[in-house]
Amino acid sequence: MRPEFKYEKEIAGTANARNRKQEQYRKIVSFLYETGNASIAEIVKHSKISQPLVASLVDDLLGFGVLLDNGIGESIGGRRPNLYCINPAYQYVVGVDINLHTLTIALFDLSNQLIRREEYKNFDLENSSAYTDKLVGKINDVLNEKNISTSQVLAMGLSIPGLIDAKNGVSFTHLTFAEQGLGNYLSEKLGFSVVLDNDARMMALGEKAFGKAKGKKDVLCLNLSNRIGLGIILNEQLYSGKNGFAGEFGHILIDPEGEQCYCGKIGCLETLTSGEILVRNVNEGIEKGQASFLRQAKDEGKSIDLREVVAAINNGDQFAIDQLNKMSDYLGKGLVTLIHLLNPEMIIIGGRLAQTGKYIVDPVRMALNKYAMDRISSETEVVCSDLIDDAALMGTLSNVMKEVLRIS
Amino acid sequence: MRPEFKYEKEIAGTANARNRKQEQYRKIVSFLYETGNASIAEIVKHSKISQPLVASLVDDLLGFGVLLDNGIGESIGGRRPNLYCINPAYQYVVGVDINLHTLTIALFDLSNQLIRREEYKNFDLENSSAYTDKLVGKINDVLNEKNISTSQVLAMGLSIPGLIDAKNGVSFTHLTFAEQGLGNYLSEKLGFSVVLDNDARMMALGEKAFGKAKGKKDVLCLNLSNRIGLGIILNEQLYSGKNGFAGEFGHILIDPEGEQCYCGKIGCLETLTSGEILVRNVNEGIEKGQASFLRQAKDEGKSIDLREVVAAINNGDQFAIDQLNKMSDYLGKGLVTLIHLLNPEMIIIGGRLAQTGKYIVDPVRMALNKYAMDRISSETEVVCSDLIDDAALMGTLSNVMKEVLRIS
DNA sequence: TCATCTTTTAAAATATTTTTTAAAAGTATT
DNA sequence: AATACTTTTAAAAAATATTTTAAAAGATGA
Repeated sequence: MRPEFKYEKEIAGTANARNRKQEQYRKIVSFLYETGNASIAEIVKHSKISQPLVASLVDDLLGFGVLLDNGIGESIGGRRPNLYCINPAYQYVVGVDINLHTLTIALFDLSNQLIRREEYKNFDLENSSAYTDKLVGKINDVLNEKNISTSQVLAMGLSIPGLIDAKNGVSFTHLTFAEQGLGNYLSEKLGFSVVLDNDARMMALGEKAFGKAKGKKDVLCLNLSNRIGLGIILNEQLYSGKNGFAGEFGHILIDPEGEQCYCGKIGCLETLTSGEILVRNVNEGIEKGQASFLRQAKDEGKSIDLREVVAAINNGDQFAIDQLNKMSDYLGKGLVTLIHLLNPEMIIIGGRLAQTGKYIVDPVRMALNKYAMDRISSETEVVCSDLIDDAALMGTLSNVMKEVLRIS
Repeated sequence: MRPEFKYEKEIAGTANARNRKQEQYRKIVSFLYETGNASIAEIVKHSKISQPLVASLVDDLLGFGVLLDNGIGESIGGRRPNLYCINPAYQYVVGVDINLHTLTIALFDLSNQLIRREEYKNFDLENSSAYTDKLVGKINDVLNEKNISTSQVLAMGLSIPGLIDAKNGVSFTHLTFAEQGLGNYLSEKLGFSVVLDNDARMMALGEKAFGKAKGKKDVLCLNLSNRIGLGIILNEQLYSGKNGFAGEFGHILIDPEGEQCYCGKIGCLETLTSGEILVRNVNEGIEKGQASFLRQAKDEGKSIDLREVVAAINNGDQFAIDQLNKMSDYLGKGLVTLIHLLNPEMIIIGGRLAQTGKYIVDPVRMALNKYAMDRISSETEVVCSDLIDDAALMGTLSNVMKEVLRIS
């Protein structure tokens, strides 16, 4: 059950004519979604539909309640134009971000406003209908609370870790129990379409639509938390590879003489760079007597996790910063390979480690200076995400809009 | 001067209507180019233009001489359909492949038939108008010989090594003297449009349109000759990166403890794998007394180059094969990185070393088994190109058709 | 072998879209 | 404040495409 943009009930005429009209409606709505606000004349220019026809289509959409009159704009030398915008409350989009231990549900209106955001910690992911039942319950709670019926939901976007066949809405790693595929399964339970994809890719989409990748053509989005994920945007599009396996950046070869990775191979990037490795190295150092802010917690028998290490770094803990620097050098080596192969405009660092800001960006940049061909690497910006924890969630919204409105 | 698909003289009406008609003509011609042969009914199905209109447009195109009646097709249960095809001799495409020491000029008709192919050895590339004057002369010779006027040339495609801004037709590495950009410069001299791009990318386009990448979505095309080039097809499209630098596969890091590369960095793939390295290693071995078919030539004071090494390998020379095996292992390591990042459907080995066939494919596959995650690498086929020396040339044809007919 | 069913093409009727023309509502300038 | 100039919108006229209907040509099966 893929989402569609349709007003079938309202339109008469033959099949072909209806389709054409639908396409014209979609063009107009999608343009208004992107610009927020436009006059008839601007729509004409963009849509290449004639002015009288645009006027009549906009009229229809006003009648349906899809569009709103948005006052009168500034003139540039003549009659002041009437402006139109999408009715933000005409429909809503549900965004769901499933993580191993945390569930986040968001509700967006058609002006991309976050109406509601609910985060459920210790909502442990398990492969059972019990889990999806709870999930569906939580989603319905959010909708009920805002008094939104299923027919008012344009579609739901879902971000989930692991292997995904996005086209058919099938998850191979988690929630695999549903025979018809996770997307269809949830869709049936919920009563509206569900669009899903892998978390790293959703983060990339989020950055492309609402973050620092906006307007960029070729961007790589790193998800640096306990492990390493990579979402790839090439030629303005999300790239997934033949089977949706693209982006296994954590398992490219960095050190042929290195340790064995959990994947079985020797010297993968993830044996040298990841939140887990950082935490391990910090713990080992402290056990060996290294001075650090984290010593006290350790002495109290608390286990130190990534959250604490990041906090220590941001508090200027020299030892933790040293460990991050070491790690970032390897990360830089890995990124050099990406840059040489893909010549991206920008690399965005996201995930928990992005919260260290300059503490990770600066050593990565240093590593690029050292290991990359300058001609190529000087074309690539390296920045931290500013979407904090919401990149994937925003990505689900963008994914829904892409499907429904076929935004570029 | 970008190529356009136009029959302006023949069409009346207002600007907008003319444009629409042009677009409809283009749709039909492009469909016939791809299928070779189709009935009105098939065009209707594909173009989503109504049957009476398609009939009238095809009529126009027959009148212009663009299309030909191609007899009557097989019925599938009713009246036998009239078939139409592009008039192969309506226009021609010139394809030019510039290499450092060799120039190849080809002439194609609109059915992709190679009408003429001229190869000029020792046609050394130099950055001067003298070179382009000679080039233009050779092209005109070929056209004159076949009695083809400039107006009968749809456009010319050009493949050239080095850095290229394909969009604006500017070459940054070779033939940089022309102020208006190489494409425009040649265009003015020749009297028809010129479309140009980098040689590795043209090889990839050639494979996509006419070689083993046909119908595939994500394919990597290696150009293995003296150096290493990589042409990348992702989501069915050629990928160039932000500045057209994408595909610097030869300079990804393989061995942090390795030799210094000519690019300045340590341990690049090209310090371990390339035609040059293979030739060097073979020569060194023979100097040290290694038995080989190549010993005789060496003793006679002839310098052994890549062509000879490839021949020796194909004759079963054990030493040369050993050296190739060693090299292929490194190449495999590099390809693992590509596979993990991009999850391609297929990797095509082209260039001079592709002529060793199984001698290179088998050890590369072995290396993939060893170094790559099976789940991902088992999805990727590794094959040798079967376009021999013409991949880039065929790519220029495809590039022209892409520009003019906007083939998928 | 004839009647029925398909598919393809053509022509007439209908519907839609665009172009043209003009009016309305502003701005800028003298 | 009046005039000239723009831009935006609306309505009528013209052009264009689509649907419907029908005819032509061949396939299939009793």
